[in-house]
Amino acid sequence: MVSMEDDTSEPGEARFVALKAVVDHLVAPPEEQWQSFQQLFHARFLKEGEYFIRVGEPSEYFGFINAGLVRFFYQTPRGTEFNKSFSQENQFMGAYSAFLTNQPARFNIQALEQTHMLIAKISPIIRLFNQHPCWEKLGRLLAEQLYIKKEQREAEFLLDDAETRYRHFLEHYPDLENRLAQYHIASYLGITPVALSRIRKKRKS
Amino acid sequence: MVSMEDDTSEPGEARFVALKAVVDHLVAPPEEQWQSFQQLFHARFLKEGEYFIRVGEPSEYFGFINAGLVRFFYQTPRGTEFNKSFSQENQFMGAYSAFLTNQPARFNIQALEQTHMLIAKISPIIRLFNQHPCWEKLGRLLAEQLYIKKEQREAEFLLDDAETRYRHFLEHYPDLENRLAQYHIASYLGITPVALSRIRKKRKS
DNA sequence: GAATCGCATTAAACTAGGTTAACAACCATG
DNA sequence: CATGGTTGTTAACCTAGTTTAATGCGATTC
Repeated sequence: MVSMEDDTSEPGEARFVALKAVVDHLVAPPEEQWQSFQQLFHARFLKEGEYFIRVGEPSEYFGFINAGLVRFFYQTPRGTEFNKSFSQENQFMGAYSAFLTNQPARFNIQALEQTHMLIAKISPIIRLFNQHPCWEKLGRLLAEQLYIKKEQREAEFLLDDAETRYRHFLEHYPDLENRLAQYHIASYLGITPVALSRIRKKRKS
Repeated sequence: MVSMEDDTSEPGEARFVALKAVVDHLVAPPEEQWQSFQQLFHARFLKEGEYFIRVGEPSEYFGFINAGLVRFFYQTPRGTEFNKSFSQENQFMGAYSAFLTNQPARFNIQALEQTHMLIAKISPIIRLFNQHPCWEKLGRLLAEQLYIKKEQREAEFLLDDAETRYRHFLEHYPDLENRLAQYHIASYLGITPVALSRIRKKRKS
């Protein structure tokens, strides 16, 4: 991963390498377009436990993770938390749907590890969409990816029991198993830590 | 709704009115672009119970519904069905994610009423994306809408019990309550008809 | 090295919803 | 009219997962 000690230095170097690689791979923007895109980003660092966005706040920024791990989670009125997803290195993240619908965020985003990001205001990014079709395409591809992931998850909730969902989680995110506390995994699966513990015990035998 | 008796007449009239209105509202294509878009569509009719796509088939076509109602549903290995969503008049429908991932469809699409549609092959539509940015934008907007809907549904499965999900369904789709059999609603909510019947009884008192 | 904190495990009692089956209401059809 | 097919309701029993609480245990802090 890119080293990120200094969050105030000028753009154009190490911290943009990963972002450029991802964007190039998706839409291959011409150089001058990349420049106007890159200009919109600046570095941001989150300590473990720190929030990127909280329920009820307007969704202004989104980000690209250079290093670290964040979780997205809902809260019930009684305070129970439900993890909705995780984002890690080389992934975009933000309350995109909240921005699109112009509503306050309905979930929190919180760093689970020290997290180094590049962030940008969403509205100037959206303005880029009209400036060159490659950005419109980037928007489309990201929305499609989000949709595919959600559809997958919907299928699992409808078709699979908790044990099967856990097995799929392990297959799909083998690295996350070790980076996440078990109660975070349980919450993602839609069950309690108690139930997950039972499932784990059953699987070992 | 548009009358649709004759499915073989030339394009350019009544049956394209609704589609044009929706597309104009979303992306306002220039006239010659609309022409090349419209050319890709032709009429298709589904009898009640007929399938638009089945699990395992490649996803070649998608459609726009002029009149009628279809359901999307998964099947468990043991044959139980789970409705994933419904589409009705003035909505697009198809196994879009299956097309994007180049995989066979993972769910069925079946008409619940006589359904009049305009359908087009997906691949020439995708080719249009590079021809004019308005189509890229249309793709983005539709993917965004799909995503927002799925995220909503994910939140409900995580946060709400079956009774609350039923209440939201009634608020959100008041018209569908009467057009759908109760076991289809139950299936959409992720519960059995028996459980839905219990909930309805409880609500009446 | 003792005390504390956060997390995983286990057990016991409980509950939402599933499963099965019987029955009633409502059609369509011959 | 009788008959059968389809849908909704109800009841009895079953099960996956919740809730609460106690126990253990490794990591930090004093």
